Amino acid sequence: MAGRNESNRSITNVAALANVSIATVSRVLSGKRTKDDDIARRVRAAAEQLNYSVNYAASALRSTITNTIGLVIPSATETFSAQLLDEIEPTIDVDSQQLLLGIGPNQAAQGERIASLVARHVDGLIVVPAAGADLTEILEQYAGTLPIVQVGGRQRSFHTSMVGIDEDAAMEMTIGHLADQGIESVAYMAGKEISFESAELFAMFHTQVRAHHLKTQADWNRFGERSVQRGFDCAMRLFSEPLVQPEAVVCADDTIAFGMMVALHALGLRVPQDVLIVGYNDSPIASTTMPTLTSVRPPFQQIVSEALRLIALGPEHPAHVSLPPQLIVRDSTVVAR
Amino acid sequence: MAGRNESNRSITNVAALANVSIATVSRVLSGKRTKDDDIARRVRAAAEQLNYSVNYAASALRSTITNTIGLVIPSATETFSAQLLDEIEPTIDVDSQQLLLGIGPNQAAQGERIASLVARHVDGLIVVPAAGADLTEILEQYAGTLPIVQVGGRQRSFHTSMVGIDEDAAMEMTIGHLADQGIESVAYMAGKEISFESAELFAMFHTQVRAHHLKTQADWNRFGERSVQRGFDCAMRLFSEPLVQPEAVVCADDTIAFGMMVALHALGLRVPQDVLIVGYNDSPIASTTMPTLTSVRPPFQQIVSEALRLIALGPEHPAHVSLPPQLIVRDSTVVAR
DNA sequence: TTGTACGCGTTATCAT
DNA sequence: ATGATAACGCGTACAA
Repeated sequence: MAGRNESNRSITNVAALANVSIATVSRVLSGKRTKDDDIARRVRAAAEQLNYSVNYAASALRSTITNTIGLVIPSATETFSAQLLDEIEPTIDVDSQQLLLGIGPNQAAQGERIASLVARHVDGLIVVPAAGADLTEILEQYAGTLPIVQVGGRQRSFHTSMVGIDEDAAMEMTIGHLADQGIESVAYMAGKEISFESAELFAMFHTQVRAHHLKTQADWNRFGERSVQRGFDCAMRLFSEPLVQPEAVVCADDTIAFGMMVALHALGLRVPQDVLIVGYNDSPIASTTMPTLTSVRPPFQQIVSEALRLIALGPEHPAHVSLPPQLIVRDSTVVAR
Repeated sequence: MAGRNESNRSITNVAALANVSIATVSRVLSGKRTKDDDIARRVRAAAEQLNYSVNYAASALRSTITNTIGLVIPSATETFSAQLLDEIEPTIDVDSQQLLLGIGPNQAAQGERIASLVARHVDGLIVVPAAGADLTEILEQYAGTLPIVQVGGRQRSFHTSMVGIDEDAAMEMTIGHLADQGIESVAYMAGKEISFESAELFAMFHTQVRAHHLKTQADWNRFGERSVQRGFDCAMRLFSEPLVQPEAVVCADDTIAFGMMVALHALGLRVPQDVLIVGYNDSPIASTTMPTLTSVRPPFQQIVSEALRLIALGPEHPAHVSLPPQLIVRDSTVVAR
């Protein structure tokens, strides 16, 4: 009671209490000592008794391992990043690592965050690029120093790792599922034209439509932004006049799909009896629309475990991984027979 | 080229290049030296030339200031936490501080995250308690060691700071706005009954209803969960039979409001012509519903700056702050005249 | 005001 | 396998 109240908290005290050297304590607690003999138990008991936990600053200073993972996302209100966050944090934490978060809505801001995190000597860096951001140059700058994993996006560097979604598989599942429902024509609401990703997906859509002997029309399928308003407007354009109309619509985002459903409802068309709708991202709204929305769910869990595996591998062995998503079938594509 | 490639990165090299001692470099770069003479400029130039940045581990080890803020939230997919994240990260970053994120969906998980962050010696801790979690005991354990700010929630400890929303003001603005629109009766869809918060809000609702000479009925107002389904069900119950119906409904969450709007649309009732709807949280869906939803917006910016201010004050002076929210008026409560 | 020298708590190295 | 000791990079008390 007379002494300081925090002086317990050093490895020296644990060593003294366990009657071993500080080196042994360090080795036991960091798992660099295989045996589980009396000494090991004594050390662990002493550590627990003193409520000791390593000083990460000191540890990092000596070993250059900080037990931190850096994550850079464009925004937490974007559902993909939010779901990734919820998946990644508990996974990291069991390893007694910690998550250092950077948020940057555009290329410049993301570059700053990346630089900050690198300066912090994070053990690995996971980056979800903002829409339209090209981080290749920035990332390559650090690629030799620490393992970097880019999640999604398009730019590919052979010096950084990349974990993406197998969009080919996604499109195949989606169109295949619609064909199974007996529809014969389908439209596609693509993302923004400037993005190379959108163009690639657009091509995949047509490939799959042909493969399943479905019909589509050039004037049905447009590029545009991922918003409710856009979906609403497109549905109004497509379905308000008595032209030839698609029996199903695939959307590049759940928000677009949601907007379409609102418009269809207003027009007196029923989902899925009159039109089938598929979304993308399996955001929280997908299960709350009425009817509930069939959507492509990114494989968050696999993305996270792959990213962490690649980081554990170190910066010397960058790899590019494509993971198949899951099609969550809900009411918007299932017609009762 | 023959030497190591990272040996630039120490204060010693900067000192050598600027022809001063490491102590001077330290003082200049940490701002503990007021003058801006030739020496200061030489040091800064040298630091920039070598692309030097302090080693936070070494700095933390020496000074016990880690330049990190810990944040614990229940989930990133919850809109309140997500919006808080988007607001807090850029604010922290300008101070060259970093955000250490912990996610815990319940009391036990949050306790673990808090302990981890404290072990990391974060300079301050901001906690958004999970629904129903009582973190008082856990937080008080560390309250003497570091500044802690609880955001929202109910438990109050005089050893930790607290930043909350002035719900009284929120309810006053909401009911006042509805009264201004000329309505005479209003219903309230409260949160879960077990939460003391919900009960308090329920009471405030009645106080404000009386203050504005409006009518309400006991069987209109129910406690329940914050979900789309709940809103849908309640609207069906309230409006499908030809009973006396409220002219406006105040909801404890945007999701409830959204569910109600879907149900009202299905019943052929128009918002706002037949029923006025107000939500809470100003989540992203509020601006995408049709019509757009009037909603109470938590003062994220003030919450963040208050929390950081209280952290800067240190653990000795805990304070409890209540901040007035903003009523974002949209189409769901504005009747054209 | 500036420089010297020590110590923060840990891990790595080198004997034993 | 274990113990003694150096070294990691920085901030600051102290001397100049």
